[in-house]
Amino acid sequence: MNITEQFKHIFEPELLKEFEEKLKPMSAKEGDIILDIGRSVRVIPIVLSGTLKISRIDDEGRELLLYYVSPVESCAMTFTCCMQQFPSEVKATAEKDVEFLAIPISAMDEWMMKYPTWKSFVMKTIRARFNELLKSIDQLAFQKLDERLIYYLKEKSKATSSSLINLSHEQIANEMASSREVISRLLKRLENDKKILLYRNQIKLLKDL
Amino acid sequence: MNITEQFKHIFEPELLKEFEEKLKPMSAKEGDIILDIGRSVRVIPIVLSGTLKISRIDDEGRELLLYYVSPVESCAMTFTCCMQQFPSEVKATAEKDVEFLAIPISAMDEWMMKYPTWKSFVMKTIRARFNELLKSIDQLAFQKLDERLIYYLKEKSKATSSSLINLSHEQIANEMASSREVISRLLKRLENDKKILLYRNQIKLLKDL
DNA sequence: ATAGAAATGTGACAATAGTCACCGTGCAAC
DNA sequence: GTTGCACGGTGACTATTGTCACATTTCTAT
Repeated sequence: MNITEQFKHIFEPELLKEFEEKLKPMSAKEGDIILDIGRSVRVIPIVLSGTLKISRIDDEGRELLLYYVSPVESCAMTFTCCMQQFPSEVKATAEKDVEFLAIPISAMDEWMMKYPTWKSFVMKTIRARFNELLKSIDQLAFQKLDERLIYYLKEKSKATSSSLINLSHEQIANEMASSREVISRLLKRLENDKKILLYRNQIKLLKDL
Repeated sequence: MNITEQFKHIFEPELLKEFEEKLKPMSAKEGDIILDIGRSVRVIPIVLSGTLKISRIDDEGRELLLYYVSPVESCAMTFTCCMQQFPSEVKATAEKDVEFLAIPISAMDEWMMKYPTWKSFVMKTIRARFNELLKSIDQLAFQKLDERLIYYLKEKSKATSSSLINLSHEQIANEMASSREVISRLLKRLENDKKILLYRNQIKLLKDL
């Protein structure tokens, strides 16, 4: 399949042509770090397949998952960092093996003025990510850990398009900036409430979660 | 003083001219709600004097302060909402009496393609607000309430350019989505530690806060 | 000056979340 | 098989935050 095929209903033909000329397809394996906090942003990724996980790390190394970047999406924060040559404030990891197009800074900037569909894509992406951050803030400020855990499981399920989540309790605790024992207990309670089923390294979400 | 005077080192002359022609100066009194969650965004404000407070409200009415918009700044989230005719996700309140320029949607959109300094301003604003949201997330995810309170006091002090904060404990608790008694106790502890001085409806920040 | 309202102080207790210690289970490599 | 290890379960304890009840202080309006 042509690489730009999946974008043909989003962008105008001339822009697609530029895609062909200027964009480098790249790939990364599950777990690979695409971009780390403090590193300068050299290219902007548009995901073709797989998923990127965007997270925030504090100075003691604790992590908090922010959101996922799915196919045909991009990460808003790289746009703005990139265009002004600022270091990244977030970490991007390949959640599953991922293929993406790398957009050079120069093109990004030029296209904003030239192609309305590109400008619109950028603005749409920025809006979407703002809303994701606001949802994170809502969760942290207003919800207890059990509600946050449910939200986390649902988002993970969406990102992987599966009701099976292949993670240890420890990994979940890390992505939520909590601790393993607490998460284990809350998961147990969800299982007792018939909302999920627990296996080793795997959680099955039931329909009434 | 000419209204566009304070922008003359940021924007090119032709854009300033458009400012004169198309922008309506507006004002609001302390406490006025400029924009509420769910309401559609009709204009984008650029603050001339005073301060806007941007906050998030949950479904039970609890509030969380996100950041302030100071003179010569704007609110990134209105940009993206505005350009796509989406309802606002945040509430904007006049923190102090405020004057601002209202930018119509049409102009906003057109200028992005036409004036590099405007595009740059928009991108800079978006980046700044992303970072503010990330700081909020850091606070909520990684810091205890006492640290958050210190951060809150410092930000408030910056926003008002004063080491005197004229707020009741109750108001602070509200903006932090916490409760009055807890905030009172933590403030008391800060006073004992010689970090602040407490008065009725007023807090004086000391230099070693 | 005094009453009433708003703001603050405080003790006691509950709920939530984090930590420590230790155990058992199941999986994988040999 | 059995050994070793990652994973998960659990009790006991601590820390943090929230809640309730009520006392005290300070300001304001009359």
